[in-house]
Amino acid sequence: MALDHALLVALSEQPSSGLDLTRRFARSIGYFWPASHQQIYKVLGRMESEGWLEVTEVVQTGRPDKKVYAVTPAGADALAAWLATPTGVDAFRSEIAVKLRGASYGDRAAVLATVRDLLADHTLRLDHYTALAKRQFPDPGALHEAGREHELDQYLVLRGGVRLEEFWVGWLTEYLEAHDRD
Amino acid sequence: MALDHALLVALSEQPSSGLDLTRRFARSIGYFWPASHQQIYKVLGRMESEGWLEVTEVVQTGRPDKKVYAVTPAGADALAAWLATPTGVDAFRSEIAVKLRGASYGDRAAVLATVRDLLADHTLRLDHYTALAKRQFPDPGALHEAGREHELDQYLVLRGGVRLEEFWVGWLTEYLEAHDRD
DNA sequence: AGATACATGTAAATGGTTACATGATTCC
DNA sequence: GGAATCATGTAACCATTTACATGTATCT
Repeated sequence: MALDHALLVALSEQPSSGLDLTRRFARSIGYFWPASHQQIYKVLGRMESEGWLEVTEVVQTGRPDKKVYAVTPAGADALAAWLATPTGVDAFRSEIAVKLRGASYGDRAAVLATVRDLLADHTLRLDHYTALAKRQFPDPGALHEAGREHELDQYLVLRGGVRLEEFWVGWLTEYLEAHDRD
Repeated sequence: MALDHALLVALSEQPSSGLDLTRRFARSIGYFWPASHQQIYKVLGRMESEGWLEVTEVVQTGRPDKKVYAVTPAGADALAAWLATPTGVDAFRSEIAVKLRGASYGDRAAVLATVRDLLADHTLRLDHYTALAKRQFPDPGALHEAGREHELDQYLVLRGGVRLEEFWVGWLTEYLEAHDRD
């Protein structure tokens, strides 16, 4: 897949310009598929030339004009086809895991300091996502009503974000407790 | 970083040929930094020409000869320098997360089937890593003795693997329960 | 005039995946 | 002779990162 289908999902929710998309993406799907604006513009261009997107030049007053991208029927077909193909287990690449494993071959205090910083980061993120979930979805049980499937999906992906941060906070805490005891 | 430093950690533990390394890596550090044999051979060649590794041709009887790679002092320095540099939060890329978020734009039943397959996979992995931890580290408390830091690190990274699989099993289960109720 | 936000890109380099390739040796 | 395991790669492609580039409009 790569970025293409992630952008199709975002643009299916809401047609956008490159910059709008970059921003919205960073706060939603981009949490599970990070992308820079450079990369997003490139993929938008490619998808347009493939006929998956159509562009509308929007003239603005008080700011530069922009191009708004929307998913075409061909783009919707491509997205649906991709959603129907099975996916294997996601690869997971973690630089800090390699450092934890290799700490004996360098300055352990430096690795511990990095872990402390990361734990602070992830704790902040966890708080942030927990608050966001409570604000955006105060009554998750109600999302099971007919017609609210897409909201339910958004909620469940946010739950994944919360769970992922819980994983990090839990693991890094366990690491620090084990090593600070020495 | 990339693969380079992950291989330096693995070769610091034990000098190896490309094939040995590929296999050992897949069952340890490669869990947090996957790599194919093609990629590993390429990086080994690069690191050798940079002076981070030295090669010994080992003549074998009954099987083809092999090249055994070991970390040089320059390689050890490079590893130590990398361990001392701070690392930001690891990027996380998940194809299934994008599919969960986009399920409304395709065949939801197909996405649910994929999730069920993944849940089975991750459940197996969780069992596997839990059993491995129990077998390799029957008494984790004893790893706090002096001189066992590297074993403690290995244990704690394995704990990360267990926790990551728990994350997946927990999240995918929550997803299925939320959607199967409909 | 300078800082900031909006808006869209290009180019080069790095890293990783996929497909293909080759040869030795052992076991059946 | 054919399959399996050991052993080491090359080449082409694709995706991502990093550095650089340009111009508009608003606000102070």
